[in-house]
Amino acid sequence: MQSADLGFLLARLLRVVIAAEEPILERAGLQMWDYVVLAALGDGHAPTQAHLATVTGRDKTRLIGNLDRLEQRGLVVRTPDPRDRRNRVVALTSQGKTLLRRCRTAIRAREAELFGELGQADQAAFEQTLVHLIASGRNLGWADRPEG
Amino acid sequence: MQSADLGFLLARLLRVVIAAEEPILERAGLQMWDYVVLAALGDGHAPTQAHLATVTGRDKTRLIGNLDRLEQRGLVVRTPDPRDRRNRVVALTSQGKTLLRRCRTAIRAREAELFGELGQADQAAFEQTLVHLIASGRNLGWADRPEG
DNA sequence: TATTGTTATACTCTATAACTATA
DNA sequence: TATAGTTATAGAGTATAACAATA
Repeated sequence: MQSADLGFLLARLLRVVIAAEEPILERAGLQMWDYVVLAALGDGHAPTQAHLATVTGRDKTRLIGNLDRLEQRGLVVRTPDPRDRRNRVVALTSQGKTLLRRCRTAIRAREAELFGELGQADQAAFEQTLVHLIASGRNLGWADRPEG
Repeated sequence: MQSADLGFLLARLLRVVIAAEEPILERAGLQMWDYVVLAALGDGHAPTQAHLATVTGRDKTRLIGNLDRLEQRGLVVRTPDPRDRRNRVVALTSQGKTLLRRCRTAIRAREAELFGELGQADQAAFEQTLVHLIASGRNLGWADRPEG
C-alpha cells in the first residue's frame, strides 16, 4: 500500500499508534475506549451520557459497558442530575484523574518518540493540521458518525 | 474530545475521511476493503495472496472474501504461479483498472476539497509527514498488525 | 514436514429495537 | 407523548484452528 490515498495513510498510521499505546493501556487495565472516555472527562465532567457519547464518537449504547467497568473500578461516578433526574452526570473520581494523568504522560512520551527528530514544532504543526482538517470535514457536512 | 492526543485526532479524521468517501465506493458497488485491495493492486500485481494481505494490512483469511467478490465481478483474476502452484498471483483485469481509476479520481477530488484553502503544497507536506511517521513507527518496532 | 490458500467453528462486536424511569 | 438511560436480541464481523493441495 504505497499509494498516497489519504485514508490509507491515516488508517495505517492509526494502527501504528494503537500498537504503540496498547501496552500502556493494558498495564493500566484499560481498554481503548475506556481511555477515550476517561480522557474526554479530563477537561470537565459530562452533563449527560448522550453528550459524552457524542464527544467521544462512541455509540451511546456501547458507552454503557465502558462506564459500568470504569465505575466499578472507582474511576468515574454517575450521579443523577437533580434538575432532570433522567440525566446522569458523569465525572472522574480522584482515582480516575490519577490514572488518566499517568496514562496520558506515558502516551505523550510515546508520541514524542514517534516524531523523534522532527521535534516539537513539527509535531504541533502536524496536529494543528489534523484539527483543521477535522473542522473542514465538519463544515463540508461529512458527518463524524459514532463508530466502534 | 478536544484533547490533543494524537490517536484521538487520527481516529476522528479517519472517520471524517471514511464518511466522505463511502458514498463514492457505494456507487461503485465496492466495500471499503475491496477498494483497499484494488488500490494495492494498482501499482502492480501481487505475487501471492499472503503478500497482498501484508501490504494491505488485512488478515489473510478475511482477504479471501474480498477476492472472491472482486473476481466474481471480473475486476481481478487469481492464477496459480507455474513455478510454485501453491501460490496464486492476483492481478487487476482491465475492468478492474478502469473502476479503480474512476474511484481514485473521485476520491482524490474529495481529498482536495477537504484540504481546501490549504492547497496542494500543504497537502503534500502533510502526507509526507504521515509517511514519515509510519516509517518511524516501523523503525521503533511498533508492529502494524492486520486489522478488520 | 512445511507452506499457501481455503473452510469451519466459536466467539465477539455491532445495530436495532424494546423497555424503565422520568419529564 | 417524548427523552435519557438501559437491556435484549439478531445479525455481522473476527480469531482460531483444522483442512486440502503442493512443495
